[in-house]
Amino acid sequence: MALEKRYNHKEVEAGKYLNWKNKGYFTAGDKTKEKFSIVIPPPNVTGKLHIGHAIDTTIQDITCRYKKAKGFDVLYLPGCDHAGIATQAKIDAKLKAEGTNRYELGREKFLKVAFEWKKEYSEIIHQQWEKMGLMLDYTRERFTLDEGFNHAVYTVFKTLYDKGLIYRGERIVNYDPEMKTALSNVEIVYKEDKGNFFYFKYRLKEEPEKYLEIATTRPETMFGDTCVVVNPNDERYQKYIGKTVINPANNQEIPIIADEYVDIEFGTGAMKCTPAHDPNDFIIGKKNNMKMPIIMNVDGTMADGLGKYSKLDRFECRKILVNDIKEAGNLIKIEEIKHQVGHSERSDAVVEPLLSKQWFVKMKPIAEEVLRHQATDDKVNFVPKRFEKVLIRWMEDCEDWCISRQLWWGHRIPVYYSKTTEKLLISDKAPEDIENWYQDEDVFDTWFSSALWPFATLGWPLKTEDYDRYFPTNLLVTGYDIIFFWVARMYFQSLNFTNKAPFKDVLIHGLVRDSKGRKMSKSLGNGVDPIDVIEKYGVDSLRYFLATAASPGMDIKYNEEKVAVASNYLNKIWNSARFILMNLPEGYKEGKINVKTLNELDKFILTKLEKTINKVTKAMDKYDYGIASKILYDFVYDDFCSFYLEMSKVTLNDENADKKNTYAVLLKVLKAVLMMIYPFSPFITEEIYLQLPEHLESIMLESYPEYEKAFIFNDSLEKAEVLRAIIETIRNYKASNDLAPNAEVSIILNSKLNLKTLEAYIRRFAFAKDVKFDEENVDGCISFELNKTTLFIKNDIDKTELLNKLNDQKSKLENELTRSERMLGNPNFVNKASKEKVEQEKEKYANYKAQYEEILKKINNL
RNA sequence: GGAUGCUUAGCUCAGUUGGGAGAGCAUCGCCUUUACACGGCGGAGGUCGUGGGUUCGAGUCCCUCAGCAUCCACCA
Repeated sequence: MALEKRYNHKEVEAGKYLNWKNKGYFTAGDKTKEKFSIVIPPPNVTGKLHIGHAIDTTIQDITCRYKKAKGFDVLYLPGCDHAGIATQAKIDAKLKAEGTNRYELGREKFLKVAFEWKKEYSEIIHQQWEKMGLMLDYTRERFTLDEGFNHAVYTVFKTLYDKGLIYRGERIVNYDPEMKTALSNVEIVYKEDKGNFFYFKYRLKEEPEKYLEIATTRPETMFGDTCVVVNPNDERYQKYIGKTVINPANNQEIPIIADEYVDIEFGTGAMKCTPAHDPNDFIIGKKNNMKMPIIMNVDGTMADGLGKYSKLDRFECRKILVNDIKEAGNLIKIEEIKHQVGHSERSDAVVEPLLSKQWFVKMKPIAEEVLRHQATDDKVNFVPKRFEKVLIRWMEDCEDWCISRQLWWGHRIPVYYSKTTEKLLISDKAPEDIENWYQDEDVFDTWFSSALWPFATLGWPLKTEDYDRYFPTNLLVTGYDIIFFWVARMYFQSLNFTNKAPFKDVLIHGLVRDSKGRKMSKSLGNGVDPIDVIEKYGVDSLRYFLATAASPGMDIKYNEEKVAVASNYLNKIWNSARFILMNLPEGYKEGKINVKTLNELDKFILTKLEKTINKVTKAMDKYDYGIASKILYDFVYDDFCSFYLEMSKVTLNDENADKKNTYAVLLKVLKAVLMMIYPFSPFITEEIYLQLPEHLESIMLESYPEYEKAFIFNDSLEKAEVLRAIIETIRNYKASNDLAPNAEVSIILNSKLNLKTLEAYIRRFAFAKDVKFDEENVDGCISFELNKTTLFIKNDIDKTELLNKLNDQKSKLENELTRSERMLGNPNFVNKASKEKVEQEKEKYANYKAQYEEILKKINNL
């Protein structure tokens, strides 16, 4: 006896993954089969994986294992992302803790540290993939900074530049003063902060007693004011247009100009314009050809030339400046407000809009191409569908993408500037006369390289076998939170460079939240470590939970109870296998099912099994893993364990019975159940599979069960369902009459079906000492109407209780009859509903009517 | 301000084209039946957020309102 009473996840999981990996089961390449390819969303090498990765990779792995079992050549391609800003933030913090920083170290040494860091965390990530059981093809593993990838990034940059889709320009960008780098729009997180609205007097130069009231939330930028702007249609201010005011921050004279951009209704209707420090002001400044003084350094301190304010931190400067203006009598009031303030996603620093020279991707033509493609039949199919709108909306109004970052960890921008002329050179190698050039100091935005992931990992721009075979990929699985970060960018880069969408389907899943529905975060300390869950319940249970706890695209709340439920379910399967294996004779060899000699119950379970296979397969093909698992769950508990296994004991315990078919059926059903649960929970199923009398080297080589019409026996199904109803009715009768479950009863069965073949089952499970068929004398019996069958139970209960029961049934039937009469009496229903429906209803009615009359008779008899 | 989603049993959530409301947990009763007491058997519990509409028929389709959540844009 190999299986223990309770399945032990640690023993079951031990050693299996390495065995699979070493045997090469994860390696794609069988060209006789149709391919199915999927790339892992490369995790950042910043730390260990969290439960978000766990749900993402679980869904991917379920899909891959299912497809492999269905006969596909599956490629599940692994890899990591260098994650420029995220990783550099961590390394910077580490250096700081060691009392140094990247500038002290210098670029070369910093990169050495960074690569060591990458090595360390990539090892952790590998261990976690192993724990999760992912069938990743490690022979094809990639990293976004490996050599081939660098070449891909270079090729993309050069090509886009040559096409005029990349340009270098001075624009307002979102600047992170902590990381000292530019950011793209999507790397900003807006949070509601308390702030102040400061109202100042901008006095007229000619008439200092008069002033314009100007409000700002960022007074420190006033050093960069170049004018005051009012709407030309604003009657209050028309007379001031063209006059000069004094900037209360630095007493400079600045003009009042008119621009329709200003909203008359908003605030005081007059605004200061600081073109180098605000995106809207920048537009006005550019339109009016203004100077654009930069008054802040990239680290958030005030620029030189501002007297005592220079070198002050921006927030410190704000305080002092406001106080100084107040003392000069130019502060009107301070209003407390709540407003949304942009923070850097990585460093959490308040983002500063800053004029600077950066590289940009021109988004408009690119976005249009995506929108055009998405309107064709080749479009990317989003599951659930509604997430397509998220992509489209973003594509419709996206701004140019700032791709340069003032960081060191990443792909260095392959541009050399001439020291003497305006010329620039794009090359992935240093020019021979390097003394005349200097290289761009910046690196690319991480997403600039991750956008190439689905094709660069397969060898592009080289013409490789893998690229030809596995691109475009079939599926991308990811959370809705990174649709625009990543999905959109892969889409347009792929269209640009391969003329194809990078994937056929995109399966979007939700976020895993804590048990109260809050986002998991470090600051709340409410994160769930998947490794802890695996330790306690096993990875099979965790995977089952993650894949089935929600419908597609919906967030799930982490619920330990449900993980435990999954574990109990797996234990149920474990024990059903144990039961079957312990009943097989010594040295049993798998036999064939002889359809001619199958008994009714065998036919029943085979029929149910085939129907289940059919439904489960359909759901799996639609990535409806919640539905697929639910169908299987119901089959396993209700049909297989609670009913068929119990019934099979009749045959198994009968010394004279021919058990060949039952053995074969038990094994067939068990194997099919194992295969259907296997993609969700591969370890326990492998363990059981290898105990079967006949098996391949691993469940990973086994095929998914196919629907076989030859095993559909609807007659037996009907009879078995009646049998189930008989047993349930008798049990129910006993329970509601305070009879022990094993109290013996005598019954009579009058049926249009031939139930005699089921007598043994009835005797055993209803504890019926006396079973008679088709008896006319039913005196003293209570009757129950079942499908085509009347069940009579010899009643020993006193009459009043019996009468109550009969009256109960009578009123239920009366309700049914009125309902049915109303329907059938409704000409609309009779004429418009489908014929089948009407027929069904008529049949029901006749049935109810007959039952009703029976009951009336009995009540009268009493 | 714009968009999307959610509202179903005490709790957490399923419910695939409209054809008599489901699961798990919790709860109540019974059961030492040799696969499983992390089990088995049986029960109780819902006017499917509000108000309308379409339909013979609506948890399911359309409109209204309310509450909650998320995303986007946020304005000096």
